[in-house]
Amino acid sequence: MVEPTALRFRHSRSTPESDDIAGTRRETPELILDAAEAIFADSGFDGATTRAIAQAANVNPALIHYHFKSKEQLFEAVFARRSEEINARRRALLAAVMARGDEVGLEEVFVAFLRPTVELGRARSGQGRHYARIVVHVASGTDERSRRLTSARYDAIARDFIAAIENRVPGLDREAATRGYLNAVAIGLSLMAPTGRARTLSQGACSDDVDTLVEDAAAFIAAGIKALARRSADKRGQT
Amino acid sequence: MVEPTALRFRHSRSTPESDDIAGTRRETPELILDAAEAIFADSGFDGATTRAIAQAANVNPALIHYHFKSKEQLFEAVFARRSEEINARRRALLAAVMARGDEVGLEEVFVAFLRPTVELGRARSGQGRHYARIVVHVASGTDERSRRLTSARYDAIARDFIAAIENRVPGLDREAATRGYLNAVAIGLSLMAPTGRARTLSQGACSDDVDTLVEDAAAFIAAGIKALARRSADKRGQT
DNA sequence: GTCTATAGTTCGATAGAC
DNA sequence: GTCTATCGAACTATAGAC
Repeated sequence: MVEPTALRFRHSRSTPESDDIAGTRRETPELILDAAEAIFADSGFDGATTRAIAQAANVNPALIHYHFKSKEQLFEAVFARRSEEINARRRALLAAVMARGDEVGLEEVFVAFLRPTVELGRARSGQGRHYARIVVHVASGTDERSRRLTSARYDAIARDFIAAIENRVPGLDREAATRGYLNAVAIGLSLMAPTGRARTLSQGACSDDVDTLVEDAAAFIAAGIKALARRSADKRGQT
Repeated sequence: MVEPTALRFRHSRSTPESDDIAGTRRETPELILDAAEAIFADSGFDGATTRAIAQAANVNPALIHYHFKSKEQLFEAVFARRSEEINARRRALLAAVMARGDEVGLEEVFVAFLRPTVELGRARSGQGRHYARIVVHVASGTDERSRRLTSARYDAIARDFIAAIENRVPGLDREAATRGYLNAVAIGLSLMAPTGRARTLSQGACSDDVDTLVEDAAAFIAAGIKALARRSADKRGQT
């Protein structure tokens, strides 16, 4: 028993326009994307429901299917929107680093790689913060959807960064560069999602400052890759 | 429309005993745990259904609730069984490394940490291989269940390894040791789940050999931690 | 574009016979 | 300990009025 002719949704006449931001009413697809991003982040694809998303967006449940056809395609739209944003920032930062030539080291390459994601994931507020938990899920998943989305959105940027690594460490073989890159991805992902583990294990000794996180991680990864370079050089020397 | 009095389950008279292994009939709870491990790995907690698990176990659906009370408690049992096995192996390997005193380096600590999980995740066959994908999910999740299970099963071993790291790198501060450990976890997780990404990005140049994976990763991590040690020493020197 | 109403499944869980 | 039968609740998706 629902109260008759209840006007619960945003375009109903005379409802308070809580979706206005600075006088700009946002469009329904965008409202749905934002709500979906938060709900998918909290619950995962299977745990999330289109009903919960519609409720969070303050939108009629049927509009999700009108605008996005299916839950599956909604998820893909959520994933695509933010990953393109991140990779655009990464590309710009990487280009700036590479333009400066040999004066900057390998560390700076990983700062360019990590900063956009860590900033997004560690933001105090804002929509992007939710995406961090989604990408952690997708990037480490082995199901068909995860593999497809990861490949579609991150293969190109991966090749760019692997090339940059090889450029900064002359003679590095393809295997070491790839492994180094994948280790950077793994560390980056672990910094994005606030599992609270650093705080628990260090009893509060771990910094949450984005600059410190990024620079320490970049130094860690750069040193690791140089160790891989030495190992494969040694291996070649033995034969 | 089900065929009348179909004898579809394992304890029905005169069914072929395909669950016998070397003449030992395995118990129902164990059959359920094994099936659940595979299904949860493929589909995640929310994507898995108790019906699918029962079918894979060749067991009546009601028995899941009889033996494990709920889907939730079944998942926890699956997680606990294998994590205890892994951590027992890690503890034994770590003790052997530490007993050898200063003659072995930091790398060996991470070989002890990584080998049990990478071997499990990369096994050609066997049950354990499924657990790898489950732990990747749980360790990177931010939901209440993931945090609780990770803390319950991995806090103790984490403290042991952080202590070992501090033992091998004199003067290393707590923050660097914790970050180094968490980076080792991140890299270890990325090696456990076969996302196929190394093969894709390196066009087949990446080895799948467990020894190579473990030793390269251990060298990478050890070098990264030494870089963190230098950084915090520099920072202290500045003040 | 938005909404109501609902079809058509599928889910976790349990009662009660054996 | 095993099985049948089923409950009640939730789900995605759509048809059709406005």
